Amino acid sequence: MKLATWNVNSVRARLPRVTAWLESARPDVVCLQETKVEDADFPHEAFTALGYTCTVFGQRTYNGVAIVSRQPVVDVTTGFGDGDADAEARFICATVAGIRVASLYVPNGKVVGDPKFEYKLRWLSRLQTWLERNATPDVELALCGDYNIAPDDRDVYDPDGWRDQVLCHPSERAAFGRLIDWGLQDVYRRFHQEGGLYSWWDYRQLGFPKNRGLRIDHLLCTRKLADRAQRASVDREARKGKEPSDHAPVIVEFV
DNA sequence: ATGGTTGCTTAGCAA
Repeated sequence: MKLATWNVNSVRARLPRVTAWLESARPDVVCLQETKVEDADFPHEAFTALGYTCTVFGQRTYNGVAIVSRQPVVDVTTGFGDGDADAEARFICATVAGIRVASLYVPNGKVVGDPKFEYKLRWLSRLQTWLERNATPDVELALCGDYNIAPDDRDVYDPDGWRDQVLCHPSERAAFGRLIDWGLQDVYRRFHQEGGLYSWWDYRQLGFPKNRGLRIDHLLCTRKLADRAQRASVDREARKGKEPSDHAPVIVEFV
């Protein structure tokens, strides 16, 4: 069971890259973020042609998440269902092969102190509440997505330059820590303790060639599921070449 | 040095 997460930065602009990657990597499930398309316009045909079905929660221009799967998907929910009037499409959850899988796109936050940063912290708090109300640590659950959080300094190419900045601020790292404390495991980190391993590189100033990146895309799994993990990787090849996303896929393989 | 790159939508925002 090969499970991946990938912020594609527009599924329509990235479609040739995404389909080529599905053909070469052949994951069972991929959680996509920043699809940037309304559900009615999602390019389902390109995926069905490869044997995948897409379960989508999108919106025009911004955000948008999807679960792309080779196996049937059931029990789909979108948003947190917490009564908040939030209209941003950032969370979808479904069951695939007996595993509860979520694709999530945490707000970027823009800059510490900005209202968007407060929204990010609120959103993370709502995610925590969703988790406490809708799951227990003894089920097989994977929260996959672009967290827009580098959990610690090993996940940052220039920790001092990023100190207390958005994506690295102690308040968002604490929110990430609460997910871990609840009973989720950062499975990629379990397999790779060293620094310098990233999932996102800025398009600007040769970020990727210089490996000036951050590890902000994560698959957080309950212990019961994490115990089945065999390996984890970042597919840096998908960040190379013509018109890439600024993120690379992160992959975990389970028995 | 307050830049730089990309996508969506078409000049400005978000990342």
